Amino acid sequence: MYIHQVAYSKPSASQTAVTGWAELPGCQQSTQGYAAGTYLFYEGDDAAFVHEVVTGIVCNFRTMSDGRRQVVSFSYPGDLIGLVQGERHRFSSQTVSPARIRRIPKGALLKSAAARPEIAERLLDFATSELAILQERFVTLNRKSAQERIATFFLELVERLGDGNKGGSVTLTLPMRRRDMADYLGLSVETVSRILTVMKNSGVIDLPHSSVVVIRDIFELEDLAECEDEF
Amino acid sequence: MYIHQVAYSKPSASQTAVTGWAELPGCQQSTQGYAAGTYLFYEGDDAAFVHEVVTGIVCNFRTMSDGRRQVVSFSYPGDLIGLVQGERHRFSSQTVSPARIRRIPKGALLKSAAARPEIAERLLDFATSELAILQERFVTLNRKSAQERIATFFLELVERLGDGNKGGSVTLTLPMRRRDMADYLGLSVETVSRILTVMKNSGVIDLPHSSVVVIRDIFELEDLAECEDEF
DNA sequence: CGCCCACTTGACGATCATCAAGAGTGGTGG
DNA sequence: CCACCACTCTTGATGATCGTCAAGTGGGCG
Repeated sequence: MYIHQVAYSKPSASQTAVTGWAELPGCQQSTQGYAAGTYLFYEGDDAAFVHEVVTGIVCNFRTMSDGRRQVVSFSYPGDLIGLVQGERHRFSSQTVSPARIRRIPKGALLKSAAARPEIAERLLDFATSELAILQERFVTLNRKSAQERIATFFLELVERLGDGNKGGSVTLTLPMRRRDMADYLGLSVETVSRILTVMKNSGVIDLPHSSVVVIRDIFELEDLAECEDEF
Repeated sequence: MYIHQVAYSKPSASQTAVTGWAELPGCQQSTQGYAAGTYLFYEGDDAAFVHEVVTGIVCNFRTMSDGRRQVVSFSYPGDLIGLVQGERHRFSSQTVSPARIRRIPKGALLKSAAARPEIAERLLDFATSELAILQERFVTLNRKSAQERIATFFLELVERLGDGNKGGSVTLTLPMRRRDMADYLGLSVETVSRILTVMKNSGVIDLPHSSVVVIRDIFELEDLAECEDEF
């Protein structure tokens, strides 16, 4: 029930203007640093603040009663987390790397939106973009094979973390652990590991380190991801 | 990339006030009737109108290049479809039953929002609720077994179509075909059919007709759906 | 240096998709 | 009114994918 930007490329392209909520009245101008693994809030917590990621990566997830966990999204610098409609957060939010976070009082944000149409429009744009991203992700993950999911995920990461080097090989430093990836993609940790080995053996990627992925041929990766090319 | 209400109970409870966009300037006061199977728009179409479902059920889906189809949501009376951020629809929308639809010019809707904060707030509320519903659905479908998905889906339908009869047995008339259900739940048609037979044989439901489901014990169905009870 | 934790690899089984055929349903026309 | 046809739904058999359990391997940090 919160709003945040997820790792996905095309629909989020129009959101580069989303950063800069800091000038809003009542907003902390300073940011706060967190160690990796810190919870920003738990499912059920009072949703008094919207969080803006300044640096680092945040993992937003829901844990089921039987222990199954679903990562709904990762949030990257510039993303907002926790703009929920109700009183309480419906998901937990935890940093996966050291992060700097700006906390924006939700009440002040909504008051600004009521007073200034351009703020309201910006929030609505953000929400509809979020929706598009989630819908896209839905299509992606509900029908794709394990390999297609992982290929899609790497393309997302390239969009969000990439150094702009689009041709030839791209080096990705994975900020999250296998468990987070697996829970994001709806797979088991073992399957993620296995698929990575398969992709390495087939020459699509290289794994000089468990947290470093070298994409040898990004076009081949796009083929593996399927149906990402139709935009 | 459009906004609509999906079949889900808890987060959408606060949205009963969503109907009544008809009084907006520029909005057609009249509705238009469509036969079952009519496309409201196709993926890639210009998103000039937001559609409000007055009666009937609408299926919103995306088709992949290789034919795999993912139903993102079903829209029920009172739901909005197609409030997208960009210029074009990202999904196709098709009636699954005879329907009456009100078409609202998107430009007029956004202009109203800019002029009247309460309209903007309503739209934002709608969008964030939509987000919550999709996130919830995400958690639900990415980790659940076939039977859990179908049980969850029936509970959604009871919420949206139910006659308020919550105790004992409930009779559902399924407005969509097996293929739509399967594509919504990420299953094959055959699996849906098989699971229905299993649930019938175990006494949870009865199937007097292929499109009529009698839920014998809704609490047992809730047990089958899992992890819906934690709210 | 050694422990701990994440990651990898292997073996096996369960779930579900696919292919194929048969049964039920609705609609149309003779 | 019945018969035919097209379509949906059901059921069966088989296999592939992926999860689970279990045992290793390797890197990071004290």
